[in-house]
Amino acid sequence: MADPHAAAEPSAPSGSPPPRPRLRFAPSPTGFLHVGGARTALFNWLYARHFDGDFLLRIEDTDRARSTDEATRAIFEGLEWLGLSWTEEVVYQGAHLERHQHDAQRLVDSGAAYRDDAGIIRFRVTDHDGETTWTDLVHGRIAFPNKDIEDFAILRSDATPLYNMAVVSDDIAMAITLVMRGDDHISNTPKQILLYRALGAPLPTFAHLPMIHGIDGKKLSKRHGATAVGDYKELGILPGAMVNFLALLGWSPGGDREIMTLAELIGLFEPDGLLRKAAVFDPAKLEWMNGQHLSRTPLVELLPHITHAIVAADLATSADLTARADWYAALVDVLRVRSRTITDLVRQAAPFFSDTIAYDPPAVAKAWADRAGTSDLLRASHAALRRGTDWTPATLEATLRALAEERGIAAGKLFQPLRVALTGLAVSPGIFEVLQLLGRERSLARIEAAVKILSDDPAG
RNA sequence: GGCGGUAUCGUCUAGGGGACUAGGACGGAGCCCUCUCAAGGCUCAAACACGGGUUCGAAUCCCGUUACCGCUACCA
Repeated sequence: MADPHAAAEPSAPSGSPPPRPRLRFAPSPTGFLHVGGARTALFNWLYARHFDGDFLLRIEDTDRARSTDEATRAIFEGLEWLGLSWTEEVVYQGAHLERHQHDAQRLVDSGAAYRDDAGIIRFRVTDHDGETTWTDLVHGRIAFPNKDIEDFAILRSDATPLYNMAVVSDDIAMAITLVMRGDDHISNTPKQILLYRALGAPLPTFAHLPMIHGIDGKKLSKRHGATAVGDYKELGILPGAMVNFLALLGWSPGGDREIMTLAELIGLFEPDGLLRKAAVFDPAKLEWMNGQHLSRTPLVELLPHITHAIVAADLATSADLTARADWYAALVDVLRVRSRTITDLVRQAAPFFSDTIAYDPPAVAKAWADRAGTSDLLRASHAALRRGTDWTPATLEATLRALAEERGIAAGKLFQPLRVALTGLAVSPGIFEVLQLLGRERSLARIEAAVKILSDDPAG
């Protein structure tokens, strides 16, 4: 995972090594890890990894009324699932109340803040003719006239800190050098800059990321269906695909790169590629991308995810799968190219695990329309197949094609009824692969079972 | 309302003054491949919000308008 570009980084002035960047993701634990939050976390993480810095996690739980331990756990799980590991211990904002108060008091002591009539400590905005500016990493220069910034509250009358105070105090304490967050915080930034200055702390660099919207162009909400990263895990999305998809929402490596692994993302991630426009979250494209990852991810890397789902679906135990590792790998290999989600793949895998299969009515109606003829054809197939010496795709194909020719019918006219007999479905991998994966015994048994069904009820 | 931000196909985006007849991808339509379904290949429809500048030349730079979003809390 070494970064080949690091040495060529132009931002590194000759002689002095660039300072190690420190970034943080600071969600408030009031709900599950949202895709927007996940994207913010991802960009922070990617930046830290690309520039060999640190990625820290801070839980902003100062809104005790809305914060829950369950949400905090969900955030950890979401980040872990995505593979976004943090360094150092998690910082809980609520545990630093005293420092927040102390910093606020320093401001009062220096005259930079005062207690108002209602007992609130407010920051005093001075220099009303001037402006507060910064060079945003994604937007460039942003300026706010000071006259438009009101004296804002930093400590409530009960002495608990407000957002801007707590964030600045924490970011200074954590020595954060780059604050990368959603652009809904742009308006908070001038206030925070004023706080840094009054506290005598060096300013971090700011980077404001665009929002992620729902398919209707509005702010992403539950109305749009799945919005938590955990939802996508349940839906059978691979973490690698999720990360790849999220990375392309608000960032572009330039050119036509689309499918990328986490490692490639780290190597390619540069703030220059950060976009300013809000992006719409399109689940359809995520599914397509997941299909691409299912097909391209090395099998050994993919298998654990599939195994988990197969076991959860009660199709097999993990011991079963280990015992038939080669067979299992071959099965997943033929199924993955025609699946878009893990759920999808597991559904298609079902006929290969159970002793009995469910016959899909439409498939039966279509492929077995002529029940007597089909029964006859399946009987002949069974006989031909049973006579065969080995059970390899090549031999199987030769046998079946010869039978079709002998009967004077197109191969497909034989394969499709057979497919329904073997899987119960109108759709499956190639018929010879199905035969092989099912194995000789089970295949012959299924054909017999189909023949029995057809002759027991010739009318259907 | 004030302040701030944003504006390329339906969606994600490439583009950073001439290489633009604006490229790729998802989705859509069609064709090919083919035992079904996928995957894959090919083709088609589809965009520079509007108006002014600057310039020999603007999707690219500047200004305005419009639209959308955010902030404007003793929320974060």
